[in-house]
Amino acid sequence: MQEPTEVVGRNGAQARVLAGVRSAIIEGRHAPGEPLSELALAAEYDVSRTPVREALKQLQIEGLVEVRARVGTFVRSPSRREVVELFELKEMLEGMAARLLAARGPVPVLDEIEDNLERSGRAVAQGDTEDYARLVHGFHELLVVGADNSQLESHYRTLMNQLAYHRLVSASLTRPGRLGASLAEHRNVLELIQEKDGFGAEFAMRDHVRSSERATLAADDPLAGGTPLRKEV
Amino acid sequence: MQEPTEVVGRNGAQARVLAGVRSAIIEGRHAPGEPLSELALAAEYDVSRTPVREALKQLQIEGLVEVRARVGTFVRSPSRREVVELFELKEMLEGMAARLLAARGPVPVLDEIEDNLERSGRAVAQGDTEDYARLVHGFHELLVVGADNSQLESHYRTLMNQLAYHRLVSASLTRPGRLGASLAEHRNVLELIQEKDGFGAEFAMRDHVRSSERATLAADDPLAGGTPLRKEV
DNA sequence: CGGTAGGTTCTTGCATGCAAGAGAAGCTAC
DNA sequence: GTAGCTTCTCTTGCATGCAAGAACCTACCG
Repeated sequence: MQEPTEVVGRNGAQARVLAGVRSAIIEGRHAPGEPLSELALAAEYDVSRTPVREALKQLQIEGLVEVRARVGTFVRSPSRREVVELFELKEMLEGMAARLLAARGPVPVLDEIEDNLERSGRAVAQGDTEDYARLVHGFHELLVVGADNSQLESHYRTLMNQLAYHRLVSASLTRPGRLGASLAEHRNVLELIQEKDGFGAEFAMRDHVRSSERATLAADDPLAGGTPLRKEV
Repeated sequence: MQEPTEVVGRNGAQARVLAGVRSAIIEGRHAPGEPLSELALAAEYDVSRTPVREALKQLQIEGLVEVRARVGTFVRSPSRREVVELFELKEMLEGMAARLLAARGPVPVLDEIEDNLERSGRAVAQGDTEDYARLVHGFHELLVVGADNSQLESHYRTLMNQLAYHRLVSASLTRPGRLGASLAEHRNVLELIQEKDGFGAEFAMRDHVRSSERATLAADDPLAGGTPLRKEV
């Protein structure tokens, strides 16, 4: 997505490594449990161990890797329990976003959401699951950004990175009937926001997140009995 | 609070620096805006710059310090807007905690909360504001821990560190009548939890957080017209 | 053939040296 | 006296070297 020759302003090396490794983990190019040697990453990004260490430290705080002292650094995947906990948080944060957005009144982002839902309708009509998954991601993103609360946005992004959410969602959307139901829920949320019904929007959103969670966990469950999420596609 | 000679298991140096600097910032021993030289901290903790850098990096992610490349590292204090945003998040997270705790049914932590409220009652009767402030902190802590959601707990702690919350609360409790009202709200929340009324508990808690927030911001407002929170005591 | 002890190699944790840049202080010219 | 420029110092960013420890592999013994 980005030109590798792009010059990052201040701390170039560390930021470059951070972005690279993070996206590699989220997109599944590094499998859960896989060891990430500082030395190997340093060679890969053509920098010394120092910026690699700092990038890995940040990823550790974000919950994406686990550093065991004098043993190694490993790609971390949340346990089943953590996934449930993260979904519970996600429900609250997105509900909050819907409520805050409703309270803001008419703002341009509402038009973007409306446009998103129109395109989502076309994707559902054509049965284009992949395109719809992208649009779903966009819908939630617009909602959170539109809430205009940078702290919420920050915590939310950390959460979503841990969940590797888009991969989970893609799986859940393959379930028959889920597409249409999902779209109807989205439309309901937007309607309540436009009516400035903050609490209505919050709870509609929370219900939607719970439904989506159930579909996601159900889609994931039969395949893997134990802990492994983020299976290979 | 801790013996400085205590040996930390794995990465001793960094953990020691991290804990020391973080508590120093939260407790106000480092004023907002104050520069934190890596070299000076290294000398103070008798380590090299490396573990200091890693500790500061973590504090940067937590929002407690700001690192400007090739300029310096400074103690960060949230802007007024950020404080409002953080309170909005706090409201959701604590409401969530109350709901989750109610759903757990009778667990030992409920007895601890009951004990906390009894002692709070005595503190209010005696007008011991300082003791009550500690008990308030304990109440909220018990609630969040009792919710048994480690992700919630983690995000909540980050939040509270950024707010330097206990200092703000102490200020708000000096307002006449706030002590009694606060205690009554706490009792109401516990009652609803004991009745397993999850949503009732959630909203009682959210109301309580909003009241507390209003009292806090009101107590802080007249003193500082602009941005500075965390005034010296 | 199995188990144990030793060594070897890999890992991260920490210390240190160098370089680039920002900012302040002082000097010079007007 | 003041504005502008130069220089100097202090900061963090990055590279590298060393050390401690963990895990694995191997050889040896029962």
